This record gives sequence, C-alpha cells and structure tokens, in this order.
Amino acid sequence: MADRTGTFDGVHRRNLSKLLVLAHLEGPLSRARLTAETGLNRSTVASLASELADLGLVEERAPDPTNRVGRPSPVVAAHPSVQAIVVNPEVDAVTIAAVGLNARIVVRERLEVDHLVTPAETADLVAGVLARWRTTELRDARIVGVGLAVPGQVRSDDGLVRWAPHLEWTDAPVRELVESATGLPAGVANDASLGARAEHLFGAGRGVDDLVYLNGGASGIGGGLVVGGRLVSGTRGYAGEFGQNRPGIARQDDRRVPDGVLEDEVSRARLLQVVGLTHADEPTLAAAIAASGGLAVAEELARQQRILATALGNAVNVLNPSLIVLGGFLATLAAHDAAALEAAVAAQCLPVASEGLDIRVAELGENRLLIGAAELAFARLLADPLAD
Amino acid sequence: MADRTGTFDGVHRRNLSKLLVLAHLEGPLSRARLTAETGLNRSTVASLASELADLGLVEERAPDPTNRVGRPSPVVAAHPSVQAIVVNPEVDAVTIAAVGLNARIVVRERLEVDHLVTPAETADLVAGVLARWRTTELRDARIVGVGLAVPGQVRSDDGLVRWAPHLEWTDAPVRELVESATGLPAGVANDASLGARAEHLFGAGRGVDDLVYLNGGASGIGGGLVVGGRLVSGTRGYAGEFGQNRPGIARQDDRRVPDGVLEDEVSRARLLQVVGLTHADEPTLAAAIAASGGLAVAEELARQQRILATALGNAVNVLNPSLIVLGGFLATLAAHDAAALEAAVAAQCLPVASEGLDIRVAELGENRLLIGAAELAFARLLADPLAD
DNA sequence: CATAATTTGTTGCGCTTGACGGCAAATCAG
DNA sequence: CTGATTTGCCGTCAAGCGCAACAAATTATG
Repeated sequence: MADRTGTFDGVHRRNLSKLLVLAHLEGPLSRARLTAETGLNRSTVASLASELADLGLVEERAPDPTNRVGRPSPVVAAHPSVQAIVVNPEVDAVTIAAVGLNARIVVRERLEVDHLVTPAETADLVAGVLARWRTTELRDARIVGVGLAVPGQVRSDDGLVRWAPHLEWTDAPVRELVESATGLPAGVANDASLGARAEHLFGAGRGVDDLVYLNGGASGIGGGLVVGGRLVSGTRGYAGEFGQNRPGIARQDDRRVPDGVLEDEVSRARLLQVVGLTHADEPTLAAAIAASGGLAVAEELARQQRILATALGNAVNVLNPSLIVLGGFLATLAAHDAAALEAAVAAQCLPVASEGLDIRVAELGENRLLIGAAELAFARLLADPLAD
Repeated sequence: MADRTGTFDGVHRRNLSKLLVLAHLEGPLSRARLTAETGLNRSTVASLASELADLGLVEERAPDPTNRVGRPSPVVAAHPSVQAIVVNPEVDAVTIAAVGLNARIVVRERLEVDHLVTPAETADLVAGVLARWRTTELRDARIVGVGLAVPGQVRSDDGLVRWAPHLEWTDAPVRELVESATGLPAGVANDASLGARAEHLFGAGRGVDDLVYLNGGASGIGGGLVVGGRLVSGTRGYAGEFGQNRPGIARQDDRRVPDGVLEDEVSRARLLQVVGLTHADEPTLAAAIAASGGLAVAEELARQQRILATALGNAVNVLNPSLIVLGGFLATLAAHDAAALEAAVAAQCLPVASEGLDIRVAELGENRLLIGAAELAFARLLADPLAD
C-alpha cells in the first residue's frame, strides 16, 4: 500500500536499515563508530542497536580492547547465524553454500553433475542439501532466503531465467521452483552482475561509487556496472552484457570473426589455443602464458588487449567510472602488461574521462558469486529490518 | 556538518522537497493529488503546502472546475516568479534566458557574437543582461541561481570547463566568474547532459527511468544517460560522451576515417555534403533529404544508420534502457527509416535487451538546453526548500 | 429544487521517536 | 591515585505526522 517514506515510522526503519547495512558491510563496529558514521545521537544509536539485537539481527559484544582514552564502546556485529542459502548452477556442477549476514561462508558444497541440470532438478538439489544442513551445520541458523547466480539473462521483475545458453534453460521459472521446494523467498540474477556487486561491496571496488566490472569466463565475457554507488540492472535486469558488444577494431587483420562480438575476439579459448592447452584453470593458464616466450602468444595477448581496450574506452566515455575491475582471464590478460592496457584505454577515450581512472584486478576468489548472491537474499532484510 | 538524514527535521525537509518537486515537474496539481502522490496525510500535505506558500515557492490557487463529486481541492503550482538565469554559450552566439520554477521560459535573448567569447566575456554578458532585466521583465522575480550549458567537458565538483573545443576554452573557471559577476550561485554542466535531463523530465523521456539520449549537432554527437531515474554524471561529470566511442563497423567500406570515432562516421557534415548543402538548419536538412531521391543520399543514410545502430546496440547491451531518445540530425536520420533503425539495433544486441525498447525522437525544441540548465540552478532549492 | 452521497479541507489531539543534557562508568596519562 | 576523555545510560522535551470528527463544497438523484 503506502511506502512509509516520509513518515516517522519510515525514519525509524531507515535508521535501523542504515545500522544493519553498516554492520553487514563494514564488519563489527563499535557503537561509537556507528554514531559517527550515521550522524545520529548516541542515545538513538543505543536504542536502535538494542532493537536490532532483540530482533536477533546483530550481536552486541564486549568492547574490543583499544588503546584509546575513554570508556570502551560495545561492538555491534551482524549476527552470523542469520544466513542466506546461495546457489550457482553451472554446466558441470551446482555449487550450494550458506552465507552469514557477516558475509562469511558457513558451508559450501560443490555437487558435480554428469548432465545439464534442469531448473526443477536444481530446486530439488537445493532443497535436499538444505534439509540435510538444517539438521547439522545450520541447526541454529535463521535462513532468510535463497539467492541464485545464474549464467544467463534473468528478468529482474520475477526472476525468470529468459535464456541461459550453456545450461540450455529457456524461460525457466527457477525462482518459483526454488521457493516452493524450500519454502523460502528466493532471488535470481545474472552471475556476472552478482560478481560486480560482490566486488563493489567487498572486493576491489570497496567504497567506489562508479565502476565497471568485466569478468572473463570460459564461455564468454559478462559484467556489471555500478553508477552512483548502485548496481545498474536496467529496465528488466539485463544490463551489463559487455560481451555482446561490438567494439571498433582498428586493424583489419585483428578481426577473427566477421561482425563478431567482443567475446568472439577476446576469448579464453583463443588464449588456451595459443599456449597449446585444451583445459586449464586460471592460474595454470596464467602460468603457461608467463612461461611462454613465444611470439604468437605475445601477438595474441596484444591483439586481445587492443580490442579489449577499445571496449573499455567506450565504457569509460559513456560512464566516466573511477575504476575498472577485471576478473577471470581478463585479469590474466590485463596483468600481463598492465601499463600497456591502461595506456591503450586512455588513448581510446576522451582524455578527461580517463583522468584518475584505475584498472584493477578482481580481489574476491571463487566465492565471489556466492557472496554476491547472498546480497539478493539479504536485500529485503537490509532495506527494512522490521519487514518480517 | 551533519546531513540531517534520518532525523525528524530531515523528514520534514524531504517532504517539503517532494511536494515542491512534484509541483515543479508535474505542473499545477490539486492538494488531493499531492496527498495521493506522496502517500502523506491530508492534514500533513495541507501544512506542508502552506509552508511552501509562505516561503514563496508555490502559489495556492482557487480550485480548478472539475466535473467530479466532492469538495474541490485547491491547486498548488510552482511559483513562476522563482526563477533561474540560464546561459548557453556557443560559437556564434550566447543565449541567455530566465526560466521559472514552473519550467516556462520567461525571457530569452540570443546575443550574436562576431568572435569566440571568452569565459570572462560570457560572465560579463550575463551580468549585463541580468542587470537590465532586473529593472524590466524580472522586476518582481526572485532569482535563485544561474545554470550554464557548455558544449564541452565540465568537471562536476567545481564546474571547471576542462575543454570546450569549439569555444576554445581550456580549464575555464566560468562558474566562479559568473558567480562573482552576478552575485548568484551558479552551476555548469555539459550541454548534451542537460539536454538529456530536460528530455527526461519534460520531454520524450517523461516518467522513463532508464534511457539513453543522443544528440547530433553540427560539431558532433553528445549525449547523456538516465539510470534508475537519475542522470548519470560519472565520477567527475564527464559521462555521456557517446560521440567519442568506437563502435564496430562490420562492412569495411563503410568506414570513412581510419580508427575514427562515432562522430567521424555519423556526422551532419556528411549528410549536408551528400544533399549538396553547406549550411542548413535541421528542418531544411530534413526537407532536402526527403526531397532527394538520389541513390547516394540513400546510401549515406543507410551507412550512417548501420554504424549508429551498432553504437546504440552496444549501449543497450550495457544499460538495458527502455528508451532511446534521438535529437538533432540523429532524429532526422532515425525518422528517415525508423523501422530499419529499430531492426538494426535489435539485431546488434542481445535479444532480451531490446525487448520493449523504444526509440523516439526528442520532443523539446531549441529550449531544451535552457530548461535543462535551469535544473542546475533549481537543484539546491528543490532538494531542500529550507536551505535558504 | 431539495436531499443524499461523495470528496476534501480543517482542527485538535495523541503518539512515536530522535535530540539533548546531566550523570555515571570505564579507560588512559602522568 | 587524580585528572582527562570518551562513551553509555536515563529522564525529559518537542517536532511533526497520523488520525478522527466535523465542516464545506461539489455532483447525483428524485
């Protein structure tokens, strides 16, 4: 009905939210820091914090021993037993984990599969694992929801997976399937977007308000963008598909695919091929590249960097971010000659737009998607801790 | 010091702001509609509205005669005598106008110049015109600030014009110059960004939360983007420079400039050339194109559409907007064969991303930049009507 | 033309909730 | 052990919104 914005109740809820978000994002914080951070009154923070504690959403612990003058301030921490179940279905496995409100992974299980899982199978797998965990690791946990990171386009309204090419899912109502299998509210989003969110909140993009994130995987390039501190989803949730872009290619002989898209030209498969591997994880590929002194390898790296630089330059012109975060094989590609990439990007965009632009490698490891997906499940709670 | 967010005072200020913004954007509104729109209580709206009236920011008029049952509701309208001075320096002229809080242009004057104006000259021109107006048209006006729309890159922190190539301004502190010449607070921004803001708030993009705006001018292509209902400025304010992008060009012989950018390939000058004109305003160019049955003209239009479609497809992949607004000669280019352009864009981006995508022509005429610039001047007032 | 129905302004009251100030508590410096 | 400093705790205060009852102004109905 009414969105309580503008009323007193709304203020209260927003203040609770603000505290909980701080505890969630910044980790354990003293009450004193919370008052400083929120600008609220000491007494107000005290009452809000104890309200959150009563709700079981935060723990108030004894003060940390600090070496400063004055009365020690109790530490407020997001309650670790408030948890989200997160799911990442892939071609060869389904990873399921539980993530605490303190953003730490509690349990994690990778279920290898010998065939492509269907949406219904995925839901059943989640329900099964959850039922087992509920009697063991998560006996005392309070599970607030499920977040799914899906390699495909997900409609944000209803979580419908419109198309996940590698899983061969089309218009899959996986959100509803998971909700009815588990009895928990679920959220679904594109995996790369969730990676962007994770890197923004907990990784290389901490505290940065405008960033572009690109991840290079085995099957293509995905991404996400943060504008003004908020993850961009677009109208329907399909934003961030950098891999499908067609960047300019200045040298005609740099092109491999006629009318190809970015991920046709800048691809992990081509890197593997040129170093003579068929399958390899990222460290192995990076090592192989570093070890190789071959001209062909150097050529291919330079070619891919040139095309990537144009794509990044385009993004910089349009979005004027202060940071570009590269993950997966794009991190390997960038790390190989970071200065060259930075220079190429700067050369391909408006001079002022690249001022103060930083290009960094993603920090979070393989848990990135899980942490991002947990944000989906925590979103409601964080936005309004009183919304049951 | 503290940003009063989260306190009661903050609620009050936000509510005042909400009402004023509604009156500003939606035009005159009944108090009844305001209560519905804000979700606040009748009595609250009454008190807020009369507070705004006391501040001289809105007028409360007698009810409009409506044919509906029930007691008529007084109409609240943004006060037209609360005004902004707006300035648009160009190569051949400086346009100065006064815009009311009701978003209507009160006075407008185009001062032709026979040389490139300097920032200091611009400031003097503004101060001179303003002084004259203050004794005539604007005798009873309450001028709250100045907004400048500059064709160049403007740093958002301090309004420094980093580079305006056609005006030949470099690192021009035009904001400070105007502020000290007029004694009014001033804001400066890129002209195309302000065009995007105007089209978003009052033009083809009304009510649309995610849109991309591209304007084709004589000297290039500028643009702006709205994400989640907010104009994107980027870290330093340089966002929206679509004209400097390098989109993929599938057919090699479509390229005119080696390693050229979008505005090298998709250009008004090339259109003029192919129809055999040297100078023409937009209607003249459009008429010439429509009149010409020549193959060369059709070829050039199709070529430019192809390249534009790739650039737009890239933007759609990344931003998933629900609307693309085209202005200037890009509107002419699009109108020539709208279906072809839509199809080409859809073919160049992820299928789901173009679902429900609309491509429209800009609605606001030559006053677009002025109305956008007024938003700069009104921003403070609208965000916090009590902030003196 | 009179009465009913409907919508909305007006008024006074109450309640929620954050700010404020005084005091106590807990630490460190010397 | 004393003073300084920081912070928690508690009682009081007040700003401002919701609410409900009533009044006012219009249309619908017979």
